[in-house]
Amino acid sequence: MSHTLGIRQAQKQKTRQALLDAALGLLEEQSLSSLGLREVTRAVGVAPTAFYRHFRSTADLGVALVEEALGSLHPMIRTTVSATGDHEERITRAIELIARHVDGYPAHVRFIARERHGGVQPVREAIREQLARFAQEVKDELAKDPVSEGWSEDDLLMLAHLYVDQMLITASLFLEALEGPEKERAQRTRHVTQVATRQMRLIGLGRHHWLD
Amino acid sequence: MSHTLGIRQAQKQKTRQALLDAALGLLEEQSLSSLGLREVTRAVGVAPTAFYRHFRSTADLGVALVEEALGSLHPMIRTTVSATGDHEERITRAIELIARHVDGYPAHVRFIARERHGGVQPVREAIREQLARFAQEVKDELAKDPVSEGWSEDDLLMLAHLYVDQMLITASLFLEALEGPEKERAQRTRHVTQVATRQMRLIGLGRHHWLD
DNA sequence: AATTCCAGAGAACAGTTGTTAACTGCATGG
DNA sequence: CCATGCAGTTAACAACTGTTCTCTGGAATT
Repeated sequence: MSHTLGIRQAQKQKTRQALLDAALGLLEEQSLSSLGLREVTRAVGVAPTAFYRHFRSTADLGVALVEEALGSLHPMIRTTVSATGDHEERITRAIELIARHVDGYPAHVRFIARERHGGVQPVREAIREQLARFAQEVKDELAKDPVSEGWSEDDLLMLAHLYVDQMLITASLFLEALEGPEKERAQRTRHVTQVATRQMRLIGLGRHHWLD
Repeated sequence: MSHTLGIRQAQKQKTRQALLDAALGLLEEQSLSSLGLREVTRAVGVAPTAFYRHFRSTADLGVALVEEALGSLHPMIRTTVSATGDHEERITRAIELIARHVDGYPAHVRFIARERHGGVQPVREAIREQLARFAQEVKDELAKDPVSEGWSEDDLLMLAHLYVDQMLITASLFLEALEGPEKERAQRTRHVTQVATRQMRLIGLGRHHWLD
């Protein structure tokens, strides 16, 4: 499928990735709408004009970052939500997955949380689309569960959205714990895990009694 | 309590409010971290240096905006969550309140949603504090409900946070409906109302079966 | 081997930014 | 009534921004 691309293309991809990485780093302390193109190129060590070879604008770069942050997450979501094991186990597994992801890609998580309602319309739109895809996929997995028998499509989707939003909130709380002083980190992480678990448990309860 | 303040102080408050209003307007299309002080003063029609008479920086102004947007909301929250009437009624009432508030103060709602995870630390902190107060207040009201008998303090607070986050999500969805093309507005608003109602209903179900 | 292509460099542009200093005029308090 | 205080003005600063045009060196194509 993928043929080795020439030296030329390879180098281009490398600079492009360097721009994305530098931008992601700079975005830890500001929003995309205040990110300057010169700022990014300076951090990479290339001329400002080189930016245009890869992106039309910083908004365009932001859209690419959305793809990088969320694009590869779909299979992970599917397998996690897919019904294997006890109910309680599934909740534990999902929350641990979130914690692990935040730990591994904190800058990506922050970027999504920040720009979901941020000041750059195309980026908001890109995030909205990805999250809608997530919700659709969660819905598909929920539908396979015997518990969902008798549920309308609409109700499955509303539950899926509830789950997706809950995941994002939890991720953002883990991030806050991660960024706080190291002394409190372990305790705060444990606290977030505990609260999120119980919230999921409560939603699960509501789910089981939905058709009463 | 409040004595009429002199012409001097009155005029100062007036420009201060003008700065806040102008900033809120400008923040509809960008994030606080990219808001320039000159931009704000220009919009008001006052010299850039006048800004310093009121705020140390735009971040400082942001904190003031948080107070303006959320400070006066506490009594409203309390009376809405307070247990009067049927369960279903309460949900309808709460969601209608949110819809009405978004309709009346869209810019404030957008500002909070945007800056909650935005790029300006003091503002994030200010929002976090206000939302924690909301959660505490919701918890206090929940505790009064007979349904909460036998609940631990921790569980009440985790449910309160779930409600608060849910309110914010719903508010932000109403806002999106409001900003979309006018043709779809009514339908999207109805759809948001319906989904949010059912999500609240599901959470309420989980709440009732929590102690099983 | 000769030619084309193109990622990145370099220089220059008009316009913007936050912050400083010294000022002016008017409401205020003695 | 006169002296003080202070909200807002004016002017100037160095630093920064996005965008344009021109150029260069080496990979890609023929």
